[in-house]
Amino acid sequence: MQNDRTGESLLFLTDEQLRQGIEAMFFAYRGFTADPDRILEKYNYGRAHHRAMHFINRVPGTNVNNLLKILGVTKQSLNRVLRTLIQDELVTLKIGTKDRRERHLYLTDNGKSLEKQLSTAQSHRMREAYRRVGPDAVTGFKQVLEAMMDPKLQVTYKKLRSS
Amino acid sequence: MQNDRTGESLLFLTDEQLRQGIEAMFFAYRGFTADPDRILEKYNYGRAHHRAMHFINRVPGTNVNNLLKILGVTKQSLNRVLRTLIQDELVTLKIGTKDRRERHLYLTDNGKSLEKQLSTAQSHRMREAYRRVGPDAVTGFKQVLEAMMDPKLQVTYKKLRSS
DNA sequence: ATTGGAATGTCAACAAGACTGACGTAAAAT
DNA sequence: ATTTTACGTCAGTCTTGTTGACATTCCAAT
Repeated sequence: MQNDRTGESLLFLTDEQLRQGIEAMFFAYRGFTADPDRILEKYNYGRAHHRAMHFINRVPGTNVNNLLKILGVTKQSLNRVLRTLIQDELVTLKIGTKDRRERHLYLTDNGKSLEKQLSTAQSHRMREAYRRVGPDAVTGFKQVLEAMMDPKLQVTYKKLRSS
Repeated sequence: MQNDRTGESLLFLTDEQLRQGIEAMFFAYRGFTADPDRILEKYNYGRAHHRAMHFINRVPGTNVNNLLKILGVTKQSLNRVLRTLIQDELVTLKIGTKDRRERHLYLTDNGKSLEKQLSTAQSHRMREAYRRVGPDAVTGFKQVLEAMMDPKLQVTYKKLRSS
């Protein structure tokens, strides 16, 4: 084996390295969702509710189509979730003034409160992880994740950052 | 705001930083599973089948209990998946010689072939991501993921590394 | 040798959350 | 006036998870 950059690069991209990354993603995602899941269970909600609330909080007044693009599910699937959230008064609809076909979505005070609970729990674990590994590792973490996204989602992700 | 280490540390752990990490995980996981999902669809399998095959390949001869711990599902849920994989001759059982209650699991040649297809597709995306961001970012990526795991899963993850 | 418990399998029932397909309504755009 | 868009909804299906109950096998301890 050569001891130049090519050699290092090949060594760096071994199957073992890749497989470790795959398994790390799998196990970490379990941890990532574990804390919110426990809270959601108490309210008889699921991850789908959490995701919807997260992005309605993130983009207040978003319409349904935009939310569908972010979440990557069908309107029927989202609609089921939204219906319960609206019934339970965690989310409100406002009919668009400019385009009256559009429904703009907002969290109610109750919705904001639950969303805060969920994001606090999820952030807490991430904060601890960040704290343990330091800023440079966090930068790398985000770079790899961003590079793994589908191009369209990468655009969506960046738009959220700058909004 | 103070301009000392405490200040930097606080700035580093802003809600914005944490939320970006959360959203990056969400979007990246979609990319992470997208390619294998497309392949699985052709064979009428799902992610559960992929995960089972991945770890049977990773730990050949594992018994069911061990696999359950790794996957974090109920035996009934795993059993349904294993049954179809065994019927389709992608996985074989061997009854333990030392403890004849235990079923040791192995991929057949067909199983190995499909697993290879799936892991190749999944690795390809990760390889591209790694290549784009470089070795240091990859180190940070794994560090953060490992720090986010539940302690028990972290142990499991490390055991897999050294086996 | 019998008994308790562990490992495994299996049946039934259920729920969340994804999907497709079809249809309806309202409103904007052409 | 017609077409397209945005949204909702009904119906049915699939995967993957859950609980609970029960049977079998078999090791290990009394």
